[in-house]
Amino acid sequence: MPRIGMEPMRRKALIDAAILAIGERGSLDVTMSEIARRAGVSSALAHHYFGAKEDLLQATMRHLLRELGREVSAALQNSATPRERVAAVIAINFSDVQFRPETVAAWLAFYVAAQRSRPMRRLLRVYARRLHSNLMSGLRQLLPASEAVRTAEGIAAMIDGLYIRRALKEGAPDPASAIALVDDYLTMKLTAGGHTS
Amino acid sequence: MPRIGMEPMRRKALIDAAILAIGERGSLDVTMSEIARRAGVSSALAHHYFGAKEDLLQATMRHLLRELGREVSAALQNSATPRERVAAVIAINFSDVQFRPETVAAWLAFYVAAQRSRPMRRLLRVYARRLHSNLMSGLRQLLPASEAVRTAEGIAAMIDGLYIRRALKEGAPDPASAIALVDDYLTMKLTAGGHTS
DNA sequence: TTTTCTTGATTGATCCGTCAATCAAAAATA
DNA sequence: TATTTTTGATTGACGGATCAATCAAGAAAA
Repeated sequence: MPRIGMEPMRRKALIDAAILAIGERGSLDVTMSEIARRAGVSSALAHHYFGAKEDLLQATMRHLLRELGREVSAALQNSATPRERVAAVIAINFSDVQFRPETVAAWLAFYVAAQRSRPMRRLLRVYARRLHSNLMSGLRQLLPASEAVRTAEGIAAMIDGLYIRRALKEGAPDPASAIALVDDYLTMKLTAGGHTS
Repeated sequence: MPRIGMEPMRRKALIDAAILAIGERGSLDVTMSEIARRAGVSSALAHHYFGAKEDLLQATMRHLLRELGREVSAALQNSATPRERVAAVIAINFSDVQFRPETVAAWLAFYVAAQRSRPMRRLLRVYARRLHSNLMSGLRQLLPASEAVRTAEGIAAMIDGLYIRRALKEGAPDPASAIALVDDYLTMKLTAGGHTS
């Protein structure tokens, strides 16, 4: 049957299944069997392709990171002014793909798991650095250096906070109003002109 | 030795031990034995006093909520103006007690676990509602209604986001600069006067 | 003695990771 | 082309470890 390698397909199916399972359960303690079942294969096969469970989870994280990175890159190309670039980076974090409940729940679960897993912590740091530098690339030209850094931190914190609320699905902000909230912060920072005592 | 009932002491010791254990591990999947060991008793005794593990975890959450509530109440009494009240509510979330790494990590873990436990979700909603109404009690008098709500949401999101960053201990903001970041947001909101398009 | 407090031992369930075995396609060989 | 060999894909079953929860019984206090 394997005219071509099954491996890429299986890996993708398993990673997608992992996101789904983690997102639904809202935690990383889904069983390998559950993930494999969703992907339509046996748990043994999941181990065959990924090794330990931790490896599958890390691969899943990397997949999410890549997806996010791609979206950001695409959005940045359509942005001319610095201000547009900052707004684009913000908006991507609430895009249909990124702000899906399963994706958000998976991110939150990864944040928690990162406290015990050095590789996961490393991956999250990559994400944080990338977000920061993406924001700074626009902010640097709009604000004095120290205010730019501060604003990037504020924006990042707000985004993370809105993710938590989304994960809890209670006062769940819809993407549009979430973007508006962060954009509003940005606007104020820019009109204030960076002279906060 | 037990002149008085042991129960209150044991319960408190077990809850404290749970916070410590959860905080260190950064997740709720600490074993009952581990918690009991830290409290200096057997795991059977933990079950004797709390029933199931879930019950101990819920009691631990309620304990954290009560602690936070007490601190907020105390702070609000020393605050005269509406603006001071808002600032006090913000500051409490970054107080020495609340912003301890173990406490922060425990909160984050509870956020994740809440997705599977209805009682925990309920407790978190209590927390969110209380924070919102505490913020609103001051903001209502400083901003038009809709802007007040918006500002409360922004502040809450920022606080949660800063908690995540603290839990990851990476770009870990110290309490002072965390407060400054949120206060800065508040200041801008107030001086902007609530006429954002 | 009766009640409160405490534990060691045990059980039943869950789950990860491994292994031997199967099957079908492809490659090599005759 | 027909036959044999190799290889990738896949699984069921299982060992081993962990853990929540229970229970019966022992110490301590009232």
